[in-house]
Amino acid sequence: MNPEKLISSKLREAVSVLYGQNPEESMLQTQATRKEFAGDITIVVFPLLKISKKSPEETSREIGEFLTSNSNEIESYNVVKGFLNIKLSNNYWLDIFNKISLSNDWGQHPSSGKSVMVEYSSPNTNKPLHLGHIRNNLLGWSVAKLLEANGHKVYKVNLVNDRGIHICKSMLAWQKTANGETPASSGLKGDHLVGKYYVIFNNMLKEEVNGLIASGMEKEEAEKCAPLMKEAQEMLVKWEKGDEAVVNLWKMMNSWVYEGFDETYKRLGVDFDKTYYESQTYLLGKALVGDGLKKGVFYTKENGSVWCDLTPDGLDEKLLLRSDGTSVYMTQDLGTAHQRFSEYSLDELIYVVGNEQNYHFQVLKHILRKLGFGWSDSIFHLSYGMVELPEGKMKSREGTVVDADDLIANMVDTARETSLELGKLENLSEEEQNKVFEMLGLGALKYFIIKVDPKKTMLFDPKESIDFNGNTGPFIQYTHARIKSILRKASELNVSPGFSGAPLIQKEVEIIKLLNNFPEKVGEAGEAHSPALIANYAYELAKEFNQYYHEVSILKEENSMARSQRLVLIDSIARVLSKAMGILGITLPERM
RNA sequence: GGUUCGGUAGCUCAGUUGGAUAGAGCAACAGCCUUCUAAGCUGUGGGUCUUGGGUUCGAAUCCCAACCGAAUCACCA
Repeated sequence: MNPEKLISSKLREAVSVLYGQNPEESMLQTQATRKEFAGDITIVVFPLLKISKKSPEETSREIGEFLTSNSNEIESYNVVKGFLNIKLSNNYWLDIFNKISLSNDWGQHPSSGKSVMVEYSSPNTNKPLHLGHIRNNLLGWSVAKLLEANGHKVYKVNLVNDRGIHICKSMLAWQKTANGETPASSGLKGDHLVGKYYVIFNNMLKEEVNGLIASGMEKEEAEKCAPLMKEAQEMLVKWEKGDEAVVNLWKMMNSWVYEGFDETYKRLGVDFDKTYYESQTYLLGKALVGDGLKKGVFYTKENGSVWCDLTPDGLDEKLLLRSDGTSVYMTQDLGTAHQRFSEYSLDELIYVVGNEQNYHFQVLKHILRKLGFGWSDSIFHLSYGMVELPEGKMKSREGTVVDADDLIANMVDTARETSLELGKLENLSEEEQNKVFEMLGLGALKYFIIKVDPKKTMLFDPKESIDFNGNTGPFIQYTHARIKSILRKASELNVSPGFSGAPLIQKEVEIIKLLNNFPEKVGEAGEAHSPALIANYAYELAKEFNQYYHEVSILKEENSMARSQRLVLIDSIARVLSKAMGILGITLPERM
């Protein structure tokens, strides 16, 4: 039984026996005892004073006495001001330790019967992925893992924005300047190649616009009627009409991008159960608009455009159909949400999308509710903050965008250099070494990004790069490798792990408490949709191990019972670390 | 102006339903490798938790106001 719950129920009993009154739930306050005090669980007695009508110290003593003499799990108590610290017995912790060590997937919750869909990544197909996408992908993937650990059935989906003016821009520039260049002919990754032409388009456009401004035109006007811009718009119209040449070019260039994306996704370790393409979903939602008009939820303006009035909800009016009858982003999202809830029986639909779209999702939920969909409250926008550079936001125009592939490659290189400097992995083959470098580089990157609370804007300094010491992925990976190394040596020495019931030292109790908290932590993190909680938990556990490692000998311990039991303990630590890091998508090496 | 979110050590970040003396890492300084891996451990210094009120036994945490910062409020996506 969870120690806090145990103490809480014992406390209820104590209060009713001692003071003849049943306390309210809110009066029974327990918490983990702070490290600087002796004890395991602390009862806050202040709320009980109304019932006891005695001083905090006196009340604490009475309850403490009652508890120690009436339950064998409780060994002793001490009182500090209004805090009653309870120490649980060695056997109690041994029981818990045993249960953890016997579980083969500690932290995994049983099936909840619920299904959740997580939409994440959602890239545009006109340029390669950058640091912002990395945050999105890592968050999305690990939230999905986290929900799985909570026993939910999870569908990971991607909604690719494969149509629109931005793609036509790349296409047009390619047509004009590429001389048939392909990923194969240039050796460039497909998404980078297409991105290159997007940049070329913008440069050409800029020149045109500057020319027009020089000849006396206003800037805004020039941007609108620059011939290149017109040409791109014409191309979009042709695409919508299904013009064969344009559609073929579009297909070809998009296929290059997908090859590029797949490579990046694979290296990042993220994947999807289903990919939606906007070219196939952008017309969804029009039918819903019709329904809304019938129900009087929407209204039509003189020019024929359709709107939803959200001013009573403190928001603005929202456009749903243009005057020419075409749909907008919101229309599509209404449609896709409706489609998903019809196709799957979802208990929750999570959108991992940057905080620049907070307003969009607020509106989306409002409109769905107005349309009478009960599931509108089951939509959750997992909003995350931007990644900023020391000089401010990333701006593609100023070339300050941190490219995803470059960053990953850099991290892996740094991992290689650092490892070689430290003289690690010398006994491994080159192939095995490379595997570990990959694990470490990505581990550092992933941990760095995931450990930060999603909703906060985070800072990334490329010069200082990402650390490999301290509260980092590699530190946890190192801890795991260390444990595995001990276990390997133990087996070479024919020392086998075994639960022996040997007395626990303080540090061991602390570790067992942490391990015991893991499933609860997983639940908490799941509810908060925050893998960051798991990251910080894993760090704490790894740190505890490292302290333990320096405090006691494991293989050199002479008492064989204690020795075998310590092996069980560190093995449990390794397994929990592995489970926790698995949720974050970080693999742990056997050696490093 | 409206809406949403943030403000904690020099820097990057934790901080459970309100609890005891607010914690890590980096950076700085001082120790620890003949030992199960030093990507580690130990110690020192570093704080008006943006500010001002309120709620109460008790506030970084809850409420109100102000200040600073971010995002957003398109017939873009």
